[in-house]
Amino acid sequence: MGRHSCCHKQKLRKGLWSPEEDEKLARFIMMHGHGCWSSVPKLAGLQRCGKSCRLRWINYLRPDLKRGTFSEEEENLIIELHASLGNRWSQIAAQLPGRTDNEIKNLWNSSIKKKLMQQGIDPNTHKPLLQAMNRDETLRDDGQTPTERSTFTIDTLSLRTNPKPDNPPSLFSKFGFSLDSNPSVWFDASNFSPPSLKTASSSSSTSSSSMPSELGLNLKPSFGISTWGIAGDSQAQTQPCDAEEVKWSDYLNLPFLVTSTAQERQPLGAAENILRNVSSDEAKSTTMEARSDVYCKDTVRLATSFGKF
DNA sequence: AATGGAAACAACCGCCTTGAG
DNA sequence: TCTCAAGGCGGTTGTTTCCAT
Repeated sequence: MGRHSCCHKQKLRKGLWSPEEDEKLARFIMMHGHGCWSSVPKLAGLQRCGKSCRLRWINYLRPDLKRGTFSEEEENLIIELHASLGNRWSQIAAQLPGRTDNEIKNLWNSSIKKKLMQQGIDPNTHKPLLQAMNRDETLRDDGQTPTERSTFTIDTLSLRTNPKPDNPPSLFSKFGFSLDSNPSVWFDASNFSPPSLKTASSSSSTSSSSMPSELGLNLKPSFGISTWGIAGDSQAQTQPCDAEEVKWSDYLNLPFLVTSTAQERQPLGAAENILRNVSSDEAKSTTMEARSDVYCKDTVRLATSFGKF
């Protein structure tokens, strides 16, 4: 396919996104949802291809992104999931609310991989390097998939020696919003409690799925940015937002938390549980369907909700 | 203060899958 | 059944930031 068809038609911008472009895209999706991505740039007034817009939204602008450094629990979960799933980053990301496949992939390639190597563990097979090398010799042509590879458990891993509770403010707030309702749910990685794992580090942690069943997510537009006015709704935008605390869950029916609620339905006591689901085509498609559906519905709901501010 | 390498992050490329016509 | 557009994903590259010297 090469370059996307939409990119052939006209000169389109490439490279880093400017704040103005971010604002245009975020505003458009908040108001209208993305619908057909290929039509988004045109409707939003962007000189980008739809695919680029999609990526920018998913990896950077989406309001449910956690951002900030990964916790030790998250890293260990990634390692365990990678042992089961291989480089299926999207499936791994599905188990880490607020994290994107790109983010996880980058973390893996830039950090975790090296840490594992330093500990003498082959990042591909999750086995001790020597053993993995020998195994490579014997299994070179056996066609095993990553999911078939490893039963190695990372009992002794504790990769992060000094995790920094470093969670920068969301891009969402960058454009005049602050999501200050329940930070433990929304953005505060320090309160993120991934499912319990069979790892040394997590065995002592109080890991439980801490996602509350009710999420009082308040979206407060601070509107320092006047350009957020659209569709002649500037009056609504300038309304003081403290007067009425808006609960996202009321508007959105727990929109961004499908991943987390799915997690609750399917407690991740062990990565095998995930693998069991993922290995089933039916469950796989269900997961994917749910995920894609989430974002689509979420943006539509956000758009709907946005008018209330 | 300058600089070079490493690490982290953002975005693009190209392939695959899917669904509509 | 075939074709094509669009979405999704993983690999890779380019850019920026950090840090040691």
